Amino acid sequence: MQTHESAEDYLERILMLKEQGEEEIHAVDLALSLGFSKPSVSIALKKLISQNLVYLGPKQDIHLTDEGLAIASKIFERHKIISSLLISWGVDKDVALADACKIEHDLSDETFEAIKNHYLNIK
Amino acid sequence: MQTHESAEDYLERILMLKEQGEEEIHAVDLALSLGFSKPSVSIALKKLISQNLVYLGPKQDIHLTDEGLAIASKIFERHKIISSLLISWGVDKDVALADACKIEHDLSDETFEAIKNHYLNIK
DNA sequence: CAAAAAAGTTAGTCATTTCTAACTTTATTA
DNA sequence: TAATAAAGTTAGAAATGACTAACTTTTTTG
Repeated sequence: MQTHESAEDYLERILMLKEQGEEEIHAVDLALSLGFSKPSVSIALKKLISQNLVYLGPKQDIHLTDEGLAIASKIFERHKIISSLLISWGVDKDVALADACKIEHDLSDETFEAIKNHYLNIK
Repeated sequence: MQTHESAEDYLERILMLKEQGEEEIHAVDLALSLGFSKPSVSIALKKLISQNLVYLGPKQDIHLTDEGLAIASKIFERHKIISSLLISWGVDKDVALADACKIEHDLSDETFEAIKNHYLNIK
């Protein structure tokens, strides 16, 4: 399945919140964290659920399916490596994080692997 | 003025065709080169003209204004440097060019300058 | 010059992704 | 438990940027 940039952002953010130790993630948490309105999140979640990337628990708590987690992990890894590389080149942390957020969706696997190898070598 | 990704692609492509030695660039050349339909190009050009980024000569030949050229040059420079860096890391040329096309629009000036400095250092 | 080909435009459509306003449902708490 | 607050949904709109079908205009060419 082909996911769009927006879907990847939602999935990645769910994973980020989970790794930050949030017990239960609700739509309103995503809205706050992403800076989107509640209706936008509500509609996006409905789509993610229909695509089998996300499911809701008994308290409307948001969870990633295996497939959703695979996508979220891939994008989050890109996020971390790209931002780290930029920071190592002297880019301001906030700028690096913002730029990583944008380009992490666009890279081919081949290019990301090259970036990752380069980063692991210099590290 | 804030240009969108799509506008930057059109402007960059006009400059590319010009640098490839095209005598006169017409809407149909852009459509072919970008893989878009004629109506899409027609509408996009109308918008670029209204934004003073492009103007038409007496034969409907497309030209960049100073402002359009400034944007096109900036994006084209990013294109060339990003793709060169990726190629130097072993990414396939076609893949590198395609990925550069996507991320060249998204980077902050600060991040691009860091990438450029890195590339010029290793070169 | 007239027919045919090429170039360009108009009109209407679609997908994506966001928004606000107003509503319903669920949870908290006094 | 009843009132209030929080969470979530529905409905309708907007911007961006692509498309096809059908049309007009311009250019080429026999």
